[in-house]
Amino acid sequence: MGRRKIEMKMVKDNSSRQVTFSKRRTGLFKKANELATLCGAEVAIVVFSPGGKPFSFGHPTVDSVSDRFLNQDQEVPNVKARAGSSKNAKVDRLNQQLVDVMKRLQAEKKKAQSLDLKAKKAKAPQNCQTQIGELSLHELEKLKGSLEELRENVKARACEMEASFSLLLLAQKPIQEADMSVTKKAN
Amino acid sequence: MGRRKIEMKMVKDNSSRQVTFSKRRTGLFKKANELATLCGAEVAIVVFSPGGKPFSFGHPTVDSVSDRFLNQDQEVPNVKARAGSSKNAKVDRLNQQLVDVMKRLQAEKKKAQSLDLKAKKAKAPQNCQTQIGELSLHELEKLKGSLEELRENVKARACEMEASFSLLLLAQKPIQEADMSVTKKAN
DNA sequence: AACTATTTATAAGA
DNA sequence: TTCTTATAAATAGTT
Repeated sequence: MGRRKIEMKMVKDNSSRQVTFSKRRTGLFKKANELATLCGAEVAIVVFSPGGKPFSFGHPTVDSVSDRFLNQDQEVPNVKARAGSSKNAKVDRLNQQLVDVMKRLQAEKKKAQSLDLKAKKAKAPQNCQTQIGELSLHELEKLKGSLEELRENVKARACEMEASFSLLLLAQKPIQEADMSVTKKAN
Repeated sequence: MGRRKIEMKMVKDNSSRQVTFSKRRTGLFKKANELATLCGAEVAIVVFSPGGKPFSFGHPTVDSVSDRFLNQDQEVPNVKARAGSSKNAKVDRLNQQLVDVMKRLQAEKKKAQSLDLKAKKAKAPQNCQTQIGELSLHELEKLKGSLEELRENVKARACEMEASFSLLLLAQKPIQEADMSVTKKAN
């Protein structure tokens, strides 16, 4: 679209390929923004340049859109488990598995929380005598940041999974309802 | 772009908003495809229409691109832990936490595996009473499928997290090396 | 779904 | 990289 029509093949010259990428990435993101604005649509784009650098566009946010996308097939399965005191072994088994996993997830969540507490209390471990003297303060800070990020990640995923399972359990209310104090979340 | 210039505001009329969405989504995906083809870039797009329906474009695949994107900030933190013999309490603490979480994740993984085993062993075909609790066979299959999907999801996420932690531990080899038989994975 | 008058995007060049 | 400009492409309004 310009001075000449170009073939839809990989641009050979490395330099002009980079130029083309920049221009077209800008154009793509602009179009995406217009689509979101005009239509009230949610849009997420992730692009890696030929050089491997990541670029992204999101409306409202890459994360929110991709979460919505990733979770869509985990949404309530349209299985209507009617009441009745059926003794279906299969269902019982499946249901028991669900409850088990649910409990494990909740336990996982609590552990994550207590990890946080421990960190704040600054309890010193005894067993591993590390040999790291040469870490600069700056490097330490970075390491700490990484750990915290990872810990948050674990917690966040536990939450996500918990939400999914909550929905699933909800869909089967008649089968299992007791003894799980699960806080329902808006999706 | 067309008969008239339009304001960059949400299109009010519901019907024409849907039309605009369709046209522009097509255009956006075409542009994305051209970007990928011309520049050898990786592109992933997810869009939700105003009506909430999901559409996606990916080159090579939405999943591959989003995985690459999501994992990028979990890559090896550039902390070079050099040998030394100081006892740094902070590092000890952080390191211990890492080991703890690592162990928990491995335990989680084993549990997931044993869950799988149980499921396979438990294929006991009890008398298939056609009206078991009013759940149709079809509905049962769906429920089973959902459960398996969710279980896979849990395992996959455990794997992901484990990989991240492996990398982090690797980056700190001098800190901790003993007693964790962690299989390294290609990323 | 097709048609076009226009507006936009952009390839090439500076 | 940023700008300019000739031309290709996308698309708003229409049928």
